[in-house]
Amino acid sequence: MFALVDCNNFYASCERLFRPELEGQPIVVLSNNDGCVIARSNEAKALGIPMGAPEFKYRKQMQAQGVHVFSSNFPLYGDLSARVMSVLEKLSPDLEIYSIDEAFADMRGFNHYDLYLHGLKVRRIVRQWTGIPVSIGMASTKTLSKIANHVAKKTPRTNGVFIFENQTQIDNVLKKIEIGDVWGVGRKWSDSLKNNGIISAHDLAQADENWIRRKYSVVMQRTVQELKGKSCISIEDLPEKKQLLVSRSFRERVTSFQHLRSLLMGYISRACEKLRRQGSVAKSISLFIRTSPFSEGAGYSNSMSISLNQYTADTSTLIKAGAYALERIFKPDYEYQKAGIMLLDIVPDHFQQLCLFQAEKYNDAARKRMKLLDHINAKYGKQTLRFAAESKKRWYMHQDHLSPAYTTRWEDLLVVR
DNA sequence: TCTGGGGTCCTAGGACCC
DNA sequence: TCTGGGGTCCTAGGACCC
Repeated sequence: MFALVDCNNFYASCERLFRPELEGQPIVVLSNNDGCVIARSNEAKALGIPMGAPEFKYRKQMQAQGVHVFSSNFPLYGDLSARVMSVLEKLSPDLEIYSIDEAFADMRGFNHYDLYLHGLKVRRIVRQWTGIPVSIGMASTKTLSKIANHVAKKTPRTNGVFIFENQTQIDNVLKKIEIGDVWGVGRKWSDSLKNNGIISAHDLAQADENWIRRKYSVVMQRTVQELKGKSCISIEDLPEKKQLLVSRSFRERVTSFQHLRSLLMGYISRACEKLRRQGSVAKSISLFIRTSPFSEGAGYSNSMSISLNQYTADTSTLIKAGAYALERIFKPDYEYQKAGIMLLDIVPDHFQQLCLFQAEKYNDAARKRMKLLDHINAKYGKQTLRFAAESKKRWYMHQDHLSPAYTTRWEDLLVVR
């Protein structure tokens, strides 16, 4: 038995937690740059604001309807997520944190429990200890537990906990679930499946597995098996990250090479900090730049990867490689809208394969420099010490509706009177 | 004027090997 | 006129997730 615990409208709930007067009010949270809607409270959903809606297209409507708009505040969401997960870890021993607002739990060993009552208890404790409302779905496979969770969210009389008990019940629910709402079926596949007469989750569960495998992939075949109740996807330990991406859309279009370069070098610096914090090293870097896909006329998009001859977490080495790549792919006279860098071929520092002609891991002096750099920036604030190649402001973003970092900055702590 | 950021997995096809 | 069979490794691109 698997349980899926999912926070309800997570980002919106986080914002509401510190603004209790917004209980029952419509709330939306915007993506970086205040670009589009990435989270909505139930009230906002009811007003017909779609997921992914560009902010500028809905500004008037949202103002007229009194929607409370927030810029995304990831330090806040990350911290509250960690609190929720730590409570869940106490309640369910085998937990897989699947995303910022979801976790799967292996419920084997809970056979002598009343699972429904246990679910209610977990829900109550998480709410009481963190203030975040969650829903819980349970079933014999991960894919079905996703669907059970959906039922728990949509059906008030479940009290936020729903468990698939028998096949008749599963069949009845699957018939009502649209194919596109099944975990693992995105828009492309959903369109294609519909053309082949597969409309509901139940249709997919009945489909011929071999045909699915041939026409789509082994991934979709697994989804079919999971819908039938045969578990193919197990609880996983948190795997090491294999790639690390830092990218941003720009607030204003960037045209100059110097400017683009200084921004990208800042991204590299940021990525290297993350890499060192997780105790890893990387051996290749990829860099991309592009114009807006929405603007008319000829656009330009290009990327380049560079392989290093040894693993490293040294910012200056990677900045050099990144700068080289940018010189190759930069074309003048374009208005760049987005750029980013990716570190690839990442392994734990203690696990790296050395080069035949290289006696030791990456340069001792560089290692010490990075340690010092991280130490100073941790103590005196971000970018106290930075590379000359990176811009002082790493990215300039629109964040016109940002809430305080209530739980991660001393200055933003709530004051109780 | 304005449309996010950060990931994973699988497959096809090319380059290469004997 | 006729040109094998069996493999590995890597990369780009496409699908998916939240």
